[in-house]
Amino acid sequence: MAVIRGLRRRRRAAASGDEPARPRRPRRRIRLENDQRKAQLLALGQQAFSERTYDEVSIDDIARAAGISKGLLYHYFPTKRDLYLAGLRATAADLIERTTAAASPELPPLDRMRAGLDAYLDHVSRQARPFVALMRGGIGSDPEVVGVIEGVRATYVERFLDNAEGTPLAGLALANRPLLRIAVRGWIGFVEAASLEWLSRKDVERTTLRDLLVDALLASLRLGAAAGPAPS
Amino acid sequence: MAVIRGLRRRRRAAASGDEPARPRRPRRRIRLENDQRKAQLLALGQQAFSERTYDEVSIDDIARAAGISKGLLYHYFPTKRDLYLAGLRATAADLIERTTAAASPELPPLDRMRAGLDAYLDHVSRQARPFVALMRGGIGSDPEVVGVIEGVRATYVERFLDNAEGTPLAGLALANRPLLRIAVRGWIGFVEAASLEWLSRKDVERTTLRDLLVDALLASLRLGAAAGPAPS
DNA sequence: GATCCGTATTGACCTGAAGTCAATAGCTGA
DNA sequence: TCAGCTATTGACTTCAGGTCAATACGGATC
Repeated sequence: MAVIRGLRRRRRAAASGDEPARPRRPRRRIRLENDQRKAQLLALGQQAFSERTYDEVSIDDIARAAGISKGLLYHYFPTKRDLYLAGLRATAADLIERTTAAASPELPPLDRMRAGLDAYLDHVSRQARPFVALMRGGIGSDPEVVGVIEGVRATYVERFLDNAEGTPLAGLALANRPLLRIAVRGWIGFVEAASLEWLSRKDVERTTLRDLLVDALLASLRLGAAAGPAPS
Repeated sequence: MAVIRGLRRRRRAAASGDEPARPRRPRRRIRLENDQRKAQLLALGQQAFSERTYDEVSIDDIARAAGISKGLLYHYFPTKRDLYLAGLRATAADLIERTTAAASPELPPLDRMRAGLDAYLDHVSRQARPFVALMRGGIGSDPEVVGVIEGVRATYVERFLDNAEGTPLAGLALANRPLLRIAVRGWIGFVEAASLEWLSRKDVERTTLRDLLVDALLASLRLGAAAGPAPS
């Protein structure tokens, strides 16, 4: 595009002397502190990526929204993916922090689970659009993006395995049993899928869903701890 | 436009006089029947997309692998996404067909579930790489890609709701209960997540995993049908 | 065997967005 | 007032997806 523009301008200037190549007063530059600018761009990126798909958002869009040149954006974030990842990481950290804060260790185990899941569903409700977009594929199979999401999941796997110590399942050497690990990991998938379904309809109370998720976790732990097949 | 084309050609000719503009005998064209060529490209696309990421695969790569020009590829598949989608649809149809064939209606309900899940896990094992890639994000939040995957899930939701009619849960007007729908949808997420975890370690027998999934389905149906919260 | 013709096939080209970099100008401190 | 640091610019490059008028293959016709 820029190449073509250049060509066009030269051609026009040569062919038709009617446009006097106006000196193009450059608009006044506005300098921001390094941190301010970075925070601004991060926020604008988060907003853009939560409203549109990764590749529907162009770097030029964000630069325009910030009132700066594309080159400056690349000064702060070396690639488009980095900008996306920075926003994703911030959101992930926020999610972990909120759920951690809610699930106080002083609560009885079941209440901890409930409180944690309430915080999770709360976050998911408020961030519905970007959450759905992310879970539906986000950016295409990028290793680092997958890494962030898997990191959140792994955090929860550990947390719920630990938390289970206070339940009737305590003392089972939980984390080392392969089947149990699969069951808990499966339950995380259950939570995400159930959340997406819930968001798409909202025809169930949040507390009802939360209780379903708690029950499903208890059932998963039970099934993962017992090795037996289903009764025929 | 014509002007630009002319410019480029002239510039090249003028700049590089060292290359004697070899007459470039065009390689012999090989004509294939319309259907043959399309099938070939589809197969090559499936292979490429199963080995590499969506945007790691370039159209030129596939065209080169087929020994044809890029233009021809676009004659058969209007966009890169279309080629990807065609392969995905074929795989999805294959999965549905295999699981449907395995889960014969003549089997008792629990055996049907087992057989269906066996077929599912079998497919997932053989297609491990592309399956993981797809579930980890595939192509970035493309509506049609999501549509194909959601279509498969919806098929299974209906199937297992139907199949449940033969179990102790029969006669509950299953499909219309929002919470039950969420529970079954959640279970699908459980299956996918558990399958991914299983594929990454393979430290559990397939039959063990299958039985876990069956038990999880039964538990999900039970929880989704009963509205009550967990006992505190 | 010559030639005609539908259509499979080509490759040069366009386009648009990501990413680069040398030059420029706003601010701060002396 | 001026110097210097660095935030900022925008023209440029690169690259992959996508277009299209021209071409040539191969079966049908004589």
